[in-house]
Amino acid sequence: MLTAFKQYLQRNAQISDQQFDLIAEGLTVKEVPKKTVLLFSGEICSHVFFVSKGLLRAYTVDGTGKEHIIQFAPEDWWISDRDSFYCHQPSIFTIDAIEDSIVIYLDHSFFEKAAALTPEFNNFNLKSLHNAIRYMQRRINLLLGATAEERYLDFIRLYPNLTLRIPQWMIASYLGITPESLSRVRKELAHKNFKP
Amino acid sequence: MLTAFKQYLQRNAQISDQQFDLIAEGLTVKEVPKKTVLLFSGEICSHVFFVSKGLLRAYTVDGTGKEHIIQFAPEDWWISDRDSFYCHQPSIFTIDAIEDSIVIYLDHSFFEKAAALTPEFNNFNLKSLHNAIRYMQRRINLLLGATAEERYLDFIRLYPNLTLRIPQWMIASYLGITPESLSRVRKELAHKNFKP
DNA sequence: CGCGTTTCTTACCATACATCAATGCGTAAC
DNA sequence: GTTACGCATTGATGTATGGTAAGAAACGCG
Repeated sequence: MLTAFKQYLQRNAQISDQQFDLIAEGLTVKEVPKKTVLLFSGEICSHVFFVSKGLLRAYTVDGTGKEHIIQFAPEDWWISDRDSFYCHQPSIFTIDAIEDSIVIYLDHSFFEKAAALTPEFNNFNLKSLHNAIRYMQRRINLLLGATAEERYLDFIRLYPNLTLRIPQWMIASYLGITPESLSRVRKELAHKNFKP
Repeated sequence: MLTAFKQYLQRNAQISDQQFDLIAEGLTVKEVPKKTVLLFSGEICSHVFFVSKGLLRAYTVDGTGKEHIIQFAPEDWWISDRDSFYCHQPSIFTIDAIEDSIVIYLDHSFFEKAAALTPEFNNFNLKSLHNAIRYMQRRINLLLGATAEERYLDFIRLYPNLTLRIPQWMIASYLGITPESLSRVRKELAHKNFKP
């Protein structure tokens, strides 16, 4: 069950087999069927989730009941409410499974242990955070100035393999538009004979 | 010139006087008059800037020539294009001074030295990154769902003391709306006798 | 398979915000 | 002091996207 996670760490954090065995001791791995909620908004988030297989999402619900998808997490991605996890605030996100998934639950003790055992892990962790920031800056930039069509095209470019796995209304929510608008955008693109 | 930075590190990273002296050796501090550009888009960003006094901003320019402000950085804030700094990509941001400012230029060697000399600095650095992420998630969430008025109110709540220092058209750019729209939003709020 | 539920599409109209243009105001330059 | 420029405001008009409602298609489940 842990092999995907092991390979991921070896590829990205230069962690040896022995190091991994030390770090991985006591980890929780769960099979989560589609629609399972891993974190309810309002809870304190006590885990960072690593997606070994499947697809998760994090979203907020605004005052009018509308969902806004903050992040998708397919295989080899992390997902969490870092605000809640690190600052022990009640979470504003809900995290659930879009597909049947296999998820590794990482708690604070894991990160402490990993940091203490291997300095490589620290560097890797820093790099991950920088990546998260890069990725969010790109998204903010798009939300500030790009049209619905531009945002959709950027999404396809960035996540070509997710486009088919995620229902359209979720993509619309991620882009900050309504499902109807996305449908119209797609029609327009088809009309200009755009090849996905 | 470095006292603001020193106090900041002592407050936030539990760094002692001696540790600071070690870390701070060789740092560059510059006075940057209003409108000075610290980083041109297209350049590789080789510094993280710490604002000791004054006010900086980072912005992108889109295809139609419009500016989109990504971040403001008043006293005691960091600003940089982290993508460019860490991944040695050409920067997509321009960083310039909104007010006459005093800025500390921190390069890679500073971060390496600081991390090696004091483990506290590492933790502090991690915490800073988490803060950046929190703050960006909040912004994404607003951009996804909130109206111009809601975004403006959130801005005022989050940066009460910046509202007066930043020209309105820049606030509009930060919120992702036109200066005209912001003017109308403010008029509306005044009409509902809103107290800023 | 058949039935219900969810998702996608399409049409019509509503609205928030953008765009364009004109005016006024304050500050800096000369 | 006068001129000039940047910034804020306001009004008229345009456009992208939202809201609602309906039907079609796809999916899930007994």
